[in-house]
Amino acid sequence: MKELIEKYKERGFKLTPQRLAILKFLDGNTSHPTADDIYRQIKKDYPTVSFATVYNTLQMLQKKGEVAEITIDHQKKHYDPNPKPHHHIICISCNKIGDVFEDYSEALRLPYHIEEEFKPVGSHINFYGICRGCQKKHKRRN
Amino acid sequence: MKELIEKYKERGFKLTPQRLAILKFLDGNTSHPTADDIYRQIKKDYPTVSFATVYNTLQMLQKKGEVAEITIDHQKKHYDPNPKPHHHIICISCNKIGDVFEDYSEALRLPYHIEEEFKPVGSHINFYGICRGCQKKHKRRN
DNA sequence: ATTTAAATTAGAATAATTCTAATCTAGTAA
DNA sequence: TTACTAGATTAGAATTATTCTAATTTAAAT
Ligand SMILES: [Mn+2]
Ligand SMILES: [Mn+2]
Ligand SMILES: [Zn+2]
Ligand SMILES: [Zn+2]
Repeated sequence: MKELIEKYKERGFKLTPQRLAILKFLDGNTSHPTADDIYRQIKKDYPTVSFATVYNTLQMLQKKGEVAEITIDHQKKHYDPNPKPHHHIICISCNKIGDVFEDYSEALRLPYHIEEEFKPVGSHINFYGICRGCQKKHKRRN
Repeated sequence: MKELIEKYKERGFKLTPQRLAILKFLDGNTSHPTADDIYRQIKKDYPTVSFATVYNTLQMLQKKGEVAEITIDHQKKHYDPNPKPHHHIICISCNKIGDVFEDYSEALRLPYHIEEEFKPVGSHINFYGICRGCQKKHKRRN
């Protein structure tokens, strides 16, 4: 967090209250918020904040590698404030997202004919499942 | 293909020329078209076809498990006419999509604390890479 | 205090997808 | 063949996420 602020200043970016609020919200946040989630949170303290600011800040942070977009929902983008490579598990019922910090890279060898066509640079796994809460809900219905 | 048409009729769905054209376009298609790709193709033969028809048909086919949505592009949905479970590799430069028919499920064991929270039902891997064409382009630039 | 490049803002623009309500038609049965 | 009708198609409007724009404000350097 502090380092992030320092990095900011070093690189000649202005540290505005809105940005600071966004940084604070994201720092250590293990949820996977959408732009709208962030917007609504920041709006509590800065009622005039605009979506443009949220999107601009997210784009900057993305370029700096501090947050990552995750590709799980076609409706809206989700952002991951944890830039360390990891995977995700999504509840197919309520869309709850969990982190999976497990390195599968050794096991994910590509078939030879694919490696001829693509030079691999990384991978990301989406696990699907049903979360505790939703399992209970389903049981109750029966 | 024929089976698909039969299945259609059996289930009491009408087989319209537009739907048939969409089915034909998708049959054996190893690309991963968007609704717009399909729309433009069908429009060649049926100039009055509407987006609603394309989306409706895709939704039906999805419900029947004949096509799958793939989650790789936040801009637009891509559809996969091959419903057999498989993974994908995406060129980070031109977004070309390739199929990866390799079963990694044995290797993808989830950590215990995740299995406590989620009952797993499946997984999908996005590999990222740089395709032949894009590798060449990059070299040329240097 | 002044300056100014960068950031913020409200609101417009864009683009993918879904919805709506009127019209049409595939398939059935007289 | 003809008539019927549930379901399909259509044009265009609505919705929604994201990006763009141009005017205004501000952080931070001087
Ligand atoms: Mn995560
Ligand atoms: Mn595929
Ligand atoms: Zn759930
Ligand atoms: Zn490429």
